[in-house]
Amino acid sequence: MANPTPLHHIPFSSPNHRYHLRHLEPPTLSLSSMEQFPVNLLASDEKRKVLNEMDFFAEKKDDDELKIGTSDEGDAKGKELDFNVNTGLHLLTANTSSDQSVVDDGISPNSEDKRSKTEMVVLRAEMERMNSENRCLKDTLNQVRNNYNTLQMHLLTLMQQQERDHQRAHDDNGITEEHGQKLVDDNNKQRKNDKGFVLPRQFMDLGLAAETDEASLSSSEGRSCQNRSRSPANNIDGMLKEIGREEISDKGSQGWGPNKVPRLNHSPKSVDEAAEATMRKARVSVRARSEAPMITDGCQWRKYGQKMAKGNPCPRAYYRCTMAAGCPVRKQVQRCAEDRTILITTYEGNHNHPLPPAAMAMASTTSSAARMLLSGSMPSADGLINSNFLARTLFPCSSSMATISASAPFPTVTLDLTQTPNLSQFPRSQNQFQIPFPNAGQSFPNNPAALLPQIFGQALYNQSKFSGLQTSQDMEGGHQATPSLPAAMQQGQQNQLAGTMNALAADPNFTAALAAAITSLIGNSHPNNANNTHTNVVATTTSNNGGSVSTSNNNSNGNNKVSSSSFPVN
DNA sequence: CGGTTTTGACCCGCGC
DNA sequence: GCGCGGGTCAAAACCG
Repeated sequence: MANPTPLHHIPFSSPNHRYHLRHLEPPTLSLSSMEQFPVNLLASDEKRKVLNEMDFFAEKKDDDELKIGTSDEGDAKGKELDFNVNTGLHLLTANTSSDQSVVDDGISPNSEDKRSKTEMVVLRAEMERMNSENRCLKDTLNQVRNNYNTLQMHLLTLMQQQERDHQRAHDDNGITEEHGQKLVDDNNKQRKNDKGFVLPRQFMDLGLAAETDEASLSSSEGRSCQNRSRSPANNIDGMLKEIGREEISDKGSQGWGPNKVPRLNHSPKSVDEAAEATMRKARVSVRARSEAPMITDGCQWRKYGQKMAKGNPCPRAYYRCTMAAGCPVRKQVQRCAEDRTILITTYEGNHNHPLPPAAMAMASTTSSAARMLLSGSMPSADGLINSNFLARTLFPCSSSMATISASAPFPTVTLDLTQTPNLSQFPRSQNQFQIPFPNAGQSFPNNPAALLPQIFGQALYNQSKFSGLQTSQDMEGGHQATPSLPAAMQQGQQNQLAGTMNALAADPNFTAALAAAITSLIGNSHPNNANNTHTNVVATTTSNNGGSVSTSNNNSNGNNKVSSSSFPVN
């Protein structure tokens, strides 16, 4: 006998059946989808009628079924059926309430009531359909995510293998092998590894997954800013646990270990390492005007100390990145003594973990800035040019000033974003690429500082235009302690940008030569940058000593816990 | 109860 | 060697 359920296909495949289906739908409800729609709007008489009609259409159903679902497998078919059932309800319910003919004009005294009921049912059906679609999308997303994770793990494994070989070449011990195991083995994560060599890991992409989670979470919670930054953090943390946090911890301790002595246990290597060590000392300081005690940079921070600094009545707070165990990134937050509305945030170190999209911009920017700074620290005219280049390229859309301080114990780049006439302009620009930065606008609509991440992101994006030079190396060493950048788009571009920046940084002369061209290109070549051409960024080089690049975003959140990397100030 | 903040103590580098 | 200042540690307090 024909199964009534398949009938629901009809409405979709053949508009002509619609009329009839309306009558048929009710039966469907009572017979096959009552579970989903406990509400039974039909009277017994109506049901009977419907049933009859249903039988009548059952034949058609069969026909349609043949057309549509004959080839379907059992399971697949079942799903489709369910789906259709819901939809069918939608169509049928239109007239369900009335056992009248479809032609019912609604003139009857009860028409209003019926209509409302009908609408309600329709809405429910629609909702159900949406849910169904949502489930499908979720499944797809999960699948994609799993695939991604699998690939990620595979990549890591390969990297580990490569590293192992490298280690062997340096007659190192076999600990790395252990790491390799860990990467693949989800269970053993806590094993201690004294000398674990840390491969630079790029989990930037995780941000995507993280973001999706964020989205779902944020929808249920008001404090989207915090949640957004948190959820990704959690994901990242989980990932790190699975992949071997010890490695990261080890690396992190290199720069910020309790002993303050960089532990470069693994083979002395390379210029890269030396550069990284230097990078750790380089700082990027960002001055932003903000009444809020915190700045959202997309990272999670934990305050580990506070001190009164000489010459400033405002205490200096010390924060440590807690998004991953052992993350070496730290930051200092202090209000400007002269103008307490100005928040000075100084970043130091590179993140050794994946960053949420919200934190990408800052991280990438500071990382690049640090590299640029360091590369430009050589005694020559290049220094000045590089500084200019740095400021102009990194923050083309802000009217900030970038300065390199010689007096600072560590080479420090200071980005002055306190003069932010462009901040308001930023979101407005039509041609400008709008980064859907989750934190800023929504959470701090009135706080220009909250837009900093967007600015950085924009700057980064601008940079990516030149990334013909892109190298995969950039984020390699981790993510500079910098706050955030928007979501999806951006991660890949950020990588490119980072690579570009690194490449440029590697060759000051080249940088100098490109500076002018790039500066102009930023605004002109990209449709999104049309408004950036007039950037007011000015860089002044007072010293060539490399420094740390720190960037900060002002958050209005006074809570450090705020995932979104709010920086509690004082 | 676990994570974060507070805060005094401690460590370290530097200049005298 | 001593003092100073910057930076960090870690126990206690706090908080959700």
